[in-house]
Amino acid sequence: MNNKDIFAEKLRSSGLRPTKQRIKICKLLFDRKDTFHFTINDLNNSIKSITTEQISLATIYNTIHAFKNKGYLKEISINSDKTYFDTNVSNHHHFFDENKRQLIDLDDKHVGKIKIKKTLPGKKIKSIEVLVKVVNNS
Amino acid sequence: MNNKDIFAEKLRSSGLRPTKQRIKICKLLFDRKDTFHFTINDLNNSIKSITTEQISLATIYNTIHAFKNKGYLKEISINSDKTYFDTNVSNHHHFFDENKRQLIDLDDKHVGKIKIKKTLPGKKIKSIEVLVKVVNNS
DNA sequence: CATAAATTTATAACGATTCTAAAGTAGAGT
DNA sequence: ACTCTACTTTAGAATCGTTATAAATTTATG
Ligand SMILES: [Mn+2]
Ligand SMILES: [Mn+2]
Ligand SMILES: [Zn+2]
Ligand SMILES: [Zn+2]
Repeated sequence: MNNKDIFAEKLRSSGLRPTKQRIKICKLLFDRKDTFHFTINDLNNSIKSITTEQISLATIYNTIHAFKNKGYLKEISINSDKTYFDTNVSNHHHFFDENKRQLIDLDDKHVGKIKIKKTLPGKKIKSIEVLVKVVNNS
Repeated sequence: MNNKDIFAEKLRSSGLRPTKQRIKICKLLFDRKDTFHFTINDLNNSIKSITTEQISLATIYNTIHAFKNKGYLKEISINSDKTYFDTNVSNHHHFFDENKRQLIDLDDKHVGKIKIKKTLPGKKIKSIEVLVKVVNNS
């Protein structure tokens, strides 16, 4: 079974029809060794650079939101002009390089155990994210 | 010396002319016991509710950016449609209530000491922020 | 093939933020 | 107090990432 069929199967089993647009985006996002961070604009540029048959921007947004809702992508909380997504959906943290405007993974094991010693009545914790902003040394 | 003069003096000593718009915003932001979080829209509404002589939206943006650059306000890193500001400029962390879309302070002492065990060559740490997303219990 | 539901698409709309350029104001010097 | 200049305010336009719309196309199913 080739990649196309694997992705098609995965999409189908998630209740998403395996269109050629979605499979192309799957290949770009998930058919690689390492996870990575991207913006919609990054992705749009990647698509344009590898193919002649382009995908409409609306479809890119639709697809990324669908993948995020299915848990295949994570949206990173960073106050920026653009939204960042992450193909690494495990619990982990980030450096944000303010010069390159780029996210870098910070594994759970690189961050001391975080214990929140305060509770909010009627609320439960959904996630705990650490963002370490870095800038050039000089 | 009344509040107006105190704020005027503070503005002047920061290299900002104490205009009536800036002093009005100072009173709203800093003339209170507790620090708080707000968006530009929140602030605009507050201004409209306490006074008849309104301040143009452009001036509100200008002023908030000036105050932030002078270190009187902090911008909170949260991926939202709007930018959140904080009159608490000390090192601290946040809960973000996803139902109310509201920030709540999380004191340094309520978060276990954070030790980042990874370094990036040529980069230095500018800030470490913990964001704890919470939702309603039910 | 027939049909219904899902998807894609181009384009419009939206909304937060920034830009522009003209009018107004504050502080320094005279 | 008058002048000058730099700073500030302002309304409105522009920008730009994102979302909504509605028509055309594609997919899944019988
Ligand atoms: Mn920002
Ligand atoms: Mn968002
Ligand atoms: Zn990551
Ligand atoms: Zn705070």
